[in-house]
Parts: sequence; structure tokens; C-alpha cells
Amino acid sequence: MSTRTGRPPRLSRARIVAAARELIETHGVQALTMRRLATELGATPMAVYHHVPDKDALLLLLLEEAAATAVRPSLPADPRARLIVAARAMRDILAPVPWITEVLTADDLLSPEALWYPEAILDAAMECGLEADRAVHAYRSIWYYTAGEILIRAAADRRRSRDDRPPFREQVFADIDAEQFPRLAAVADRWAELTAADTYEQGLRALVAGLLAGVG
Amino acid sequence: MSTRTGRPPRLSRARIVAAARELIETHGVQALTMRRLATELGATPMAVYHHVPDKDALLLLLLEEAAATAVRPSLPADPRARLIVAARAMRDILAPVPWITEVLTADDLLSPEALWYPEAILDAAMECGLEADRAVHAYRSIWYYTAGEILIRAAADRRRSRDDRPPFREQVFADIDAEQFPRLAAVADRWAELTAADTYEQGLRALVAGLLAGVG
DNA sequence: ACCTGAACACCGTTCAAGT
DNA sequence: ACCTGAACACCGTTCAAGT
Repeated sequence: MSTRTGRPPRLSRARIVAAARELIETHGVQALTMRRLATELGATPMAVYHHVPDKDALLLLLLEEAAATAVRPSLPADPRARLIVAARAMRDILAPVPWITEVLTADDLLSPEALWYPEAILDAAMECGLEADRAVHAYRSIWYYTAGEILIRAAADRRRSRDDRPPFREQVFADIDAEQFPRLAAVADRWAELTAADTYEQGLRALVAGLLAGVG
Repeated sequence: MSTRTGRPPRLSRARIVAAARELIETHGVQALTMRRLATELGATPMAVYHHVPDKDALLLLLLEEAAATAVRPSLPADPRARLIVAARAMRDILAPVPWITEVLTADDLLSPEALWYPEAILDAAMECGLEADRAVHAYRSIWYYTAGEILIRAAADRRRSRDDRPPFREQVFADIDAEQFPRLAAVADRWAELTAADTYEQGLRALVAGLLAGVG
């Protein structure tokens, strides 16, 4: 038992992680820089480095915290319904914090806390009749679809909120050649509306139906 | 008709775009910086700005060029097969140049030249019996799945090639609690192998089957 | 018109030093 | 142990000037 001496530390991992999350949630992932974080904490950049090895490690801490505090859904008994519910829950938790998915894809970082979701999906898929290998492949397909939806939607939102000028897409669609691209031309003026609709579950159900076709 | 006078320009849009592509293809997207590009061209950063408004505009030029030079597949007559072929072609073209997908999601940039792919997919989906709205939603689902696959795979490759230390995932899987996560524990040692397999088309076929279920 | 040089306002991270 | 200050090697972009 060592008696603490000296000044009490002003910084701590907990304070740093809290400030980092605050920064990301109010100003976006790109606002999280070691220097800005230090300023927010009233310290020098190097004071942060004394508590956290580097920026990657900080992102990992953020990830673990988010996964640990996430509320998990109660799963239905029917395995097919369970598969849908678990995937949807994973997406609903990640969607409001797209930076997590950005980190997950960018660095193959995976919090131990987050394993609950692949476990639930794998388990449901196997109970639906898929053998282990096919269940893993099914999980991968669902993860591709889910991560894609979150990343694309987040990028679109970011652009919409940040941008001065109208999206480049509008100009492309305005100039579209109806002879060459008749299908696109026909829906061009409704594109924004159609892509704004939340069709995640629709697509997920289609994917799951296709993945489970011919089994169970 | 103005007669050109003065020194011939050393830089040009074409030279800049070519050097940028070279830089990306040999060193990755993150290596494309205006300063490094200028150095590569033997000029100052500002010389580049004289030919291209900013970095976003440069990425757009790169995109247009890639889409314009891409080889398009011949499409089968059967609309369902056509849907698969068009989506696969889109993915096969984007997979070796994942930075394009990163740009596409990050900035909603869309080259007029690239419209061929959504047009082909939309057309095939509608010939399969989907009405316009559902066809657009189907295209979106396919794009989420495709972009997700490309981005996640590219990120994994990047990490694998760059990294000194083994992926964090390995450590997480080594420490896995078999009581709490039995399904994951059972496949943990084969996870890398299973996720390395190219299951894009398998997942695509499942997704398309699900999207087209009950029509046509 | 085409390009240079210096500057501004940033990054992540290291190194040496202070208490 | 905990933190500061200065520095290194970078960014994208602007401004003023040269030919």
C-alpha cells in the first residue's frame, strides 16, 4: 500500500476519454485531434500522451466505452426473427455514432464488449440451419451491408450539414442524358427523396431471406 | 485565335492528374497531398493550385478519368443475370481502387461517366418486375453491400500491409470467453481464413434473390 | 498566364527538462 | 509521476510578388 504523495493529477484516462467523446459528439470525428483535446482539457498535448500511448489507443478506449454502455435488445425465440433483431440492434447502436464504424473499418479495431452482436447473429444463423462456415459468411454479408449503410448515410449527412454549395450529384442529375440513361432520368427528380428513406430493414430482410433460402 | 506567347507551361491538368493517380496507386490515398504531389511534379504547391481549384476538385478529376477508362462488361439478356453481372462489374472495377469508394462515400462525388452502372442495375431490376421506387431501393441496398465490402476489405488490407504488430482482433479472439461467446469461440481460430474468402458474389446473389422474391 | 516564396493555421509525435 | 516547452516533420490554403 503506497501512500500517494505530491500534487493530485489533473488529468486521467477517464477525463480524457470523456472529453474526447464530448468533442466527437459535438463537432464530429475530424474534430478529435490530440492538440484540440489537450486544449479542451486545459493542458498541453504531451500531458495527454502521458495517460494514453497514442491516438489509436484513444479511439480504442472510446470504442470499448461505447460498446460497454450500449443497451442490448431482448432477443425473440424464433432464430430468424432473432437474426433480424440482432442485426438491426447493431445498426441502431452504430448509426448515431458513425465514427465508431469508421474506426472499425479503418483499423480493424474490435472491442471485446462488442462481441455480443456477432455472437447473437452467428448463433441465430446456425439455429436457422446454416453450418458454421456459412454462418460466418452470412454474418460478413450482413456486416458489409450494415457498415456500408452507416458509412454512406453518415457521409451524406456530413456533406449536407457542412456544405455551402449544393451536392455535386444534383448537377450531374440535372445534366443527365435521357437517351443514354433513361431509367436514371426518370427518377432523377425523386432521387434525393428516395434515398433519404430508411430502407435498412427492408434490405436486411431481403438479404437474410436470400442467405437462408434452401435451409431450415 | 490568339497566338501563344511566353514560356510554355510546365504543368497541366493532365500531368497533375496523371501524377496524382501514380501517387495513389503506388503509395495509397493518404499519400496524395498537394505538397507531395507538387514535389513529385518538381514544382511548388501553389503551381498545382493554378491548374486545379482545390484537393476536392482534383479527386473529382481522378474519379472521372477512372470511370471513363473502365472497361464495361457485356450484359446478358436475362434481367436477373444482368443485375448480378452489372453489380459484380461495379465491384470489380472499384475493388482494386478502393480510394474511389472512399471518395464516393466521403463526399457524395459522382462522376457522370460512372452513371452507366446504376443505370444498368436499375434497368435490370425493373425488367425483373420491380417498379421504379423499389428498384431504386434495391440499387441502394446493393450499393450499401458493395461499398461496405470494398471499404472493409481495403481497410483490412491496409492494416495488414502497414502494421508491425498483429491485428488487435487476434488478441481479442485469443482472450475470448467460450462460456459467454460459444459460437465465436468455436470459429475463432478459423476467423481470418473464413473472412479472407471472397464471398462477394455469394452475398450478392442472396441479396438479389431476396430483393426480387415475390416478383417476376 | 504561370509560377515562386513566405506565411497562416493547423496536424501527430518525440525529446529534454522541470517539479 | 505528472506535466511543460520547444521542436520536428508534416498538412491545405492564402496572399503578395515576380516574369
